[in-house]
Amino acid sequence: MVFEFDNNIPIYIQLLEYMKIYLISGTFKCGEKLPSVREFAQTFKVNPNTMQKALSELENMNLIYTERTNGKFVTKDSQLIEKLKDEYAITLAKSYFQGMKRIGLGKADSIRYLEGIEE
Amino acid sequence: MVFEFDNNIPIYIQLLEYMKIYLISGTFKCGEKLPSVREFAQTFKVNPNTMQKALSELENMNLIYTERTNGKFVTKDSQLIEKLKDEYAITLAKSYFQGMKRIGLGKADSIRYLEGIEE
DNA sequence: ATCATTGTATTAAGGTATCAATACAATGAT
DNA sequence: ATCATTGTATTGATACCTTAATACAATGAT
Repeated sequence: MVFEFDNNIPIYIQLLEYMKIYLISGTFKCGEKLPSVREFAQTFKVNPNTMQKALSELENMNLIYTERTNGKFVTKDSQLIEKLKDEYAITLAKSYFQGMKRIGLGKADSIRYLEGIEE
Repeated sequence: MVFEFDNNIPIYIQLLEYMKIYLISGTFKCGEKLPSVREFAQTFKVNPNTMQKALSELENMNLIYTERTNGKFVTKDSQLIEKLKDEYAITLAKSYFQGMKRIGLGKADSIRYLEGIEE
């Protein structure tokens, strides 16, 4: 698997996004042990410090927690994950509407426009 | 008018986006003279150098052109602007689909989801 | 001729992101 | 006891973004 990063956005922010999607999509499930910081860093081909920064942010949001010397785990709070998923979808939808509005398209037009776009 | 910038993305990139939308929405029309670099900088409350950087990028894309000592102007090529608008909308749509796909939603579901979201 | 305005260039400073290279503490396995 | 693995912290180097403060050249208006 090859991960691509946008040079205009800090890598740790983009790692955070990748991790959120892992949690939302259930790649790592509630309570499950995560790969180590070093392992993640290898997977994403980034420096361990950068990976750690992303994981720290994730922990600040209570989405994961740490057992020192043992590893990091996904939160056991499934509602938190569910909430994350909802927010993610809503943010996507709103930013789509907002973007289209900027060029003069309202909700109905914006939805209709999607029909003609391949997924 | 207050402009907001996301600290995680270079300001000149965000200025570029604002400018593109101005061109797409017709705030500044084909061939029209633009405000000066310094004036734009004041409007956006950024340093003239940063503003200039954004405008240079815009010029690299042939969306604007410069008459030295006179000012900068929107390209007279209306097809370029039209193309910009198309690309902008397509990018928005695709990134919406892509985002939803990441959490397991296909095209039909993604479109249906939008119905319940306020614009 | 003089002046304001235009785009453009330069230098210095500060902040942040990133990576590299280490180091340390705590735990479990051997 | 020893070792590997875990998270965590530190230091240094490099690069980029941003701002500030100037400066210069060319044009049009006065």
